[in-house]
Amino acid sequence: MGATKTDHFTDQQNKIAIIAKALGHPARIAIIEYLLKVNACICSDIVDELPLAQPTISQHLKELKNAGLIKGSIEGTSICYCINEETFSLLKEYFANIISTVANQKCC
Amino acid sequence: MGATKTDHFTDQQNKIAIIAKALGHPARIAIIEYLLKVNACICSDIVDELPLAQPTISQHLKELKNAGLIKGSIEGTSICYCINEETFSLLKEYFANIISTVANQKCC
DNA sequence: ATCAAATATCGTAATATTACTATATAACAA
DNA sequence: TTGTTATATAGTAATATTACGATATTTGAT
Repeated sequence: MGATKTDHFTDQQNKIAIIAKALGHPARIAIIEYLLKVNACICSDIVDELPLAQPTISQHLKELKNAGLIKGSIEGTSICYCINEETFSLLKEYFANIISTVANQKCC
Repeated sequence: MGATKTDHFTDQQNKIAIIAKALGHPARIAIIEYLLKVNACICSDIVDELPLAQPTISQHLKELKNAGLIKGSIEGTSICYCINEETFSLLKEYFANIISTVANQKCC
């Protein structure tokens, strides 16, 4: 075993899980926060910013991109990465929904 | 290699990553959604609800609890698990913040 | 054409996760 | 006590992730 049984869950559940998983690493959170900080969508001087090797950063960027959390567009030799607002909105909605549901519940 | 370099990131970054990671599995999303659905905080008839063995569910519950996403209190033979609103609020705030920051940015 | 800069990909070692079976523990009921 | 129910833990196989060095690839400059 060891493989996740994705086929037993709904598409929505898998989608949220994939996005959350992509955020489930401090380096990827740091990348997101860096992209936010530099306002303009600067590419990989992220390598200078984080204590990780270039191939590792590249791998993390790929996962963020696959999950739809960032977008990247070619800009000469470099690539301009930036936040994909849509996906973050989806997350915010999802959690807002959870909270408003919980608000009406009494438990433990 | 293989171990995450947590010590290079801020406490906040690690905390968000830990919470996100806990949500990064469809079974755990399904557990959260089930807890929301049953309103009252019913314990592990989750085992009947999901296509996973009891110890696997127990393991997933433990991770959700460690991340602070759910709370569990002993109720006789069983344990009453329920959503921990606080942590979800934290997430919602975090993403709301990201969105309002991105809203002012132009990129790619 | 040649070189440098920016990224991506390959291969791989170390470690973590997922899921299971078997077994333990804890609380209540008969 | 004995059994039953609910849950947790231990051990383990299969697989995934993380990180890196080495090596492509791609584009722009000289």
